[in-house]
Amino acid sequence: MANVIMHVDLNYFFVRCEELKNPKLVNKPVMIGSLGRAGIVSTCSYKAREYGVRSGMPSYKAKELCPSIIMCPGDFNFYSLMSKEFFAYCHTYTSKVEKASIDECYMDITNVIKNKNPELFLKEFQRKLYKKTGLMCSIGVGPTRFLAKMGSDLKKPMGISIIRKKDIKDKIFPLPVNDFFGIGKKTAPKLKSLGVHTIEDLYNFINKVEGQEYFGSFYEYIKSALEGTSDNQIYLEYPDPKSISHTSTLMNDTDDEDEISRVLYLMSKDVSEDAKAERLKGKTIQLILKDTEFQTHNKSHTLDKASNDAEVIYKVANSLYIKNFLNKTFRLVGVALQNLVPLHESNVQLSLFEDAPIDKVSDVINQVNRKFNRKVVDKASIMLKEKKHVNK
DNA sequence: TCTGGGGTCCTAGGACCC
DNA sequence: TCTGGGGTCCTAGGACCC
Repeated sequence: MANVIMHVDLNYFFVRCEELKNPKLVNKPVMIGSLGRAGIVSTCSYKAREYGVRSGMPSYKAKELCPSIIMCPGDFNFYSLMSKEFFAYCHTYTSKVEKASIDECYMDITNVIKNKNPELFLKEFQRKLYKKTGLMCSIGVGPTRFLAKMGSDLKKPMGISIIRKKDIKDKIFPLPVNDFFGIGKKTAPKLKSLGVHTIEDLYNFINKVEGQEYFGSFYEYIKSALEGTSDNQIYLEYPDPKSISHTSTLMNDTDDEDEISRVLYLMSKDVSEDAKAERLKGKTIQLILKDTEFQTHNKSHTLDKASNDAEVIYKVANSLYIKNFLNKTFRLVGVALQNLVPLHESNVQLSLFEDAPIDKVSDVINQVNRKFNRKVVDKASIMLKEKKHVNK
């Protein structure tokens, strides 16, 4: 028997959490996001959507469209708690639950749904979730992950869509091509200029040589997705991260070397802390910059051996900056650690190469920083800057 | 309209080794 | 001295998703 995959998507999750904290917000235009220079709408309520507010939109634009909109800065500790309740609830049905993000998951309900009326079961799933947690969700069910995911997007809020193989033509083919998971705002216009407007057009396109050449390795995925034969597995193991990064949009665009170096130091510290918390080290350090035209520029350097030390990360990132981008103006700077290896693997190397002292020094700095928070980091970066000037 | 911050995956060229 | 082909790693950039 074919697998039955279910995709559960929590409706306007962050705002719903705010409503649960403060019921007065229900039915009001509410958004999560800040009003800073680079503030954007993270999520918004359905009332706000009536005014044209959308996620990803600059906050000031949301304010223009809906002057009475209520802005919440975001309470991620609370969201994370609610998310845990959601996943705990899903686990009362089956252990085959795959967390896809903070507010969505895939479940294999093949055995759960046996001998049951699917519609009634799914309604019950929604009703009980609402009763227990106050959260609302849309559900998609199908023989593959793709069809389940497409289904949960069809009706919101509290939608239920079952998409069997035979429903693909009726329910998926009429959708605009940009609704296909993996085709975004760059590819969609290109496809439209080739006469590909709907998912049906997409399917016809990839069945021509021209379409296969256009998509390269993505072709196989599109074909299997639209024929209902793509991936139908649930992945229980949470994969190790492939990279750890922190970026920050500056208060103002700047070409000031000291300012950029200072932020690079802070970002390096954040990356280092995250890597240590995950017990990972990385071999490749990447400098991330975004210029005033919104072009991103990356430079990376691979070390002989992995590190998660803030000073090492900072020194590499900063020297990449000095070497390549001095006197250029940027709006965002950041650092990423890539090529990650577990700590225990890099420990083997450590005994071979013996650079323990630098790790010990940074551990001490870390402990101090954890106690005294960011102010100390700022102090450390100032000290570092002074040292740099002396060295010049 | 004018665009955050965290990620993943893919491509493609060049270096280097065998 | 000029030369193949395969494999792997490094690097830069782009597209996409939540």
